[in-house]
Amino acid sequence: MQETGSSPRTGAHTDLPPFGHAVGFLLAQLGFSISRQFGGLLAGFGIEPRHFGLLRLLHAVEGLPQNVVADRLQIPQSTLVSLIDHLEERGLAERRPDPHDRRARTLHLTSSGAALMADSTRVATEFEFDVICAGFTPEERSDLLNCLQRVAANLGITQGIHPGLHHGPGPVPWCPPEGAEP
Amino acid sequence: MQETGSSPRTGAHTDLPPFGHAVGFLLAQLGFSISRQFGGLLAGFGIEPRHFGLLRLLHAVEGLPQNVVADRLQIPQSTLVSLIDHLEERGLAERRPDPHDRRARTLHLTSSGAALMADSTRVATEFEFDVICAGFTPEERSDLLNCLQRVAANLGITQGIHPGLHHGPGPVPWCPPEGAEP
DNA sequence: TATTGTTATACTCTATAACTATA
DNA sequence: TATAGTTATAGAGTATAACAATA
Repeated sequence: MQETGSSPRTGAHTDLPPFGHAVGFLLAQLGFSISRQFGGLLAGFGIEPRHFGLLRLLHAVEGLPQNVVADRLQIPQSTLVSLIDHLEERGLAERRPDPHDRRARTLHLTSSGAALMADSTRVATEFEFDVICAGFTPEERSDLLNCLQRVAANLGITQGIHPGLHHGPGPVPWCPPEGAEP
Repeated sequence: MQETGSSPRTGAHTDLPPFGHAVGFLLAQLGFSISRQFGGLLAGFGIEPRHFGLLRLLHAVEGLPQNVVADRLQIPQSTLVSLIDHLEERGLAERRPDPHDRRARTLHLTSSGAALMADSTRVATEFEFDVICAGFTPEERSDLLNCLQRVAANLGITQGIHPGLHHGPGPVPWCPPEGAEP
């Protein structure tokens, strides 16, 4: 199975740049993988991560008008509309008229929505401890958490703001798979 | 600052679920932020992360036909075509006829492409050490790297495979920004 | 008949801008 | 006049399927 002449060099996995050993590269890789896998878990609940983000906000603070919610999620109002439509169709959230402003509509979790939040939060917690941090002692996990928070500070991440996540089938890779074949 | 009646509860930032303290959440957040910022760095070179991934593969192993490259990147061949077109227009890569198979075309880095890889790799390394890992001792960084590799193993990430990355303007958030306002 | 690379096409998601109803 | 929510529209990006050349 050896080629001659102008055949491609083999052994790509050996001479790729040091990215595989870089914190930044690993973080990008892990972040995307986690988002994807978490999305897979949410699929069992009939929602996607973006809906989860909205539900989570509604769970935390109910009764906000849509424009405020859109502001907090840092998405355009028009995008929010379709998210709410989705949740409302599934009976997880609902719009109510704002008693103070007849233009506005406030957002609320239904009891189904609250139940879903409880269930999905449990699943997420299991994912955290049983998968992501499997084999970590509490101290190790705590140390890791600390390091990640330092990195977050280095990157200028305020608190819990982060932009987005995988939705569709899957975009183009950053880096060629190295471990695919011998 | 207390409301009555049907007004929204305030203090969202205090009663959001424990995700802000979760490794998984932080990793997702960091991964996305890093991808974005790295994308910003690449913009200075006139390419996007997906092109970087392709260039990186070509840099590692030159002369592969397109179908093999598409396989390695785990993208459809049709998607690869537009990526190559982009690189070829910029003189960073080129297609050559495959001497063994007249259907196939092999992919190669140009000297400009090689130069760009050298430059962008340097920038990426600076990003790694001066930003992401700023304030870390070599030991701390090494420990972090170890932890992240353990997490990667937990998630079933073989070696360097990871699916994708942010392209466009920006998708919908996972989680409502918590630190936005008091 | 199968395969390589390309093109054509449909689909998804996002964002901007028009539109309505209130304020 | 400005604002809340909605709808319409356009744009970017991906994936599937048809296609031409070659194996």
